[in-house]
Amino acid sequence: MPELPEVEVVRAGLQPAVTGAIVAGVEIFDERSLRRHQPAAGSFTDQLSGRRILAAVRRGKFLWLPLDSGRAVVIHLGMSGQVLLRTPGATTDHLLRIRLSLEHPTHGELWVNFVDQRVFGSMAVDAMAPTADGLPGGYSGTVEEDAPWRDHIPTQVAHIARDPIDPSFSASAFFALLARKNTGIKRALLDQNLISGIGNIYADETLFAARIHYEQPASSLSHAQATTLLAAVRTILQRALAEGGTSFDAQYVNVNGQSGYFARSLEAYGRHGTPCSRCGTLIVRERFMNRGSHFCPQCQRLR
DNA sequence: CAGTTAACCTGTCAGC
DNA sequence: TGCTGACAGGTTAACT
Repeated sequence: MPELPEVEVVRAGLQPAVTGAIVAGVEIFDERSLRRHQPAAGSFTDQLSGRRILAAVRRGKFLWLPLDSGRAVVIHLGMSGQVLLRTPGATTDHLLRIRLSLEHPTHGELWVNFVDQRVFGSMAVDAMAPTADGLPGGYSGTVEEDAPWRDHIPTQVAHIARDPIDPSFSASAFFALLARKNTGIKRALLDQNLISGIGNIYADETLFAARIHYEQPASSLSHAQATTLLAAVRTILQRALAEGGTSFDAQYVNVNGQSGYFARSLEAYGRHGTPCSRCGTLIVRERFMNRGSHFCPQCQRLR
């Protein structure tokens, strides 16, 4: 489940189940899902076995579980990853790549199944480093202030920008980056080094809301346009999160395998050939960055 | 250097 | 009923 709202749905579902639990077992069914694990400090299984999970944290589309070893399990869902909580003994999920068996002091035994059709996602145990700004590494719900992992971030996530619903996100810094980007605004929105958490669906939705053409040069946006766009990003991500994320099929589900409801609220993504809700002009789909870009040719003019 | 493209993968669905 | 090609919500290495 790829974009910020879908990943946050997973994080929120994981947090109460895994916080305080001990990793009692690790089963690897497909080594490719460990592509991002650097074995120099030890194998994935060795780094994880017997460790206690302290929290569930997210920045953009990256998720991590800090461990009592000072390291963290980093999870990225890629295009098709799922994290499913199962009762031990449950029937094997199709396309299961990795399974963690947890022992929780009060909830008992639990399976955390990492399922991933396309294997673009991954799990890895990674070192933590202090954040560059000394602020919290990501969102972890309501957690004690002095936890040592709080102002740290996994090294493989350090280059990812803060996301727009992070209280520490700097709008002025983001506007300054946009102002010197010589590329289209959609490319900039999808660049996780500028702003994280936005993918193809929410890029199209927010540009539609802000009435900006996807190829409009990022540096050409007025301050007012950039402000409108960021406000749209925040509003739409929050609404999608409140509705449990966007699901077109059983691929994008929460930790219990349930779909979200935001798909019915989409105004542009996947709506090509249907009338724009504002002006009635047919929504167009164009090929862009090897994917689809959906927009209203009347409301979103290139200028 | 910044910007853009290719590669990594499997499953599903439309069209023949 | 196959077969083929298009398509899918992301990231990063390697191009230009």
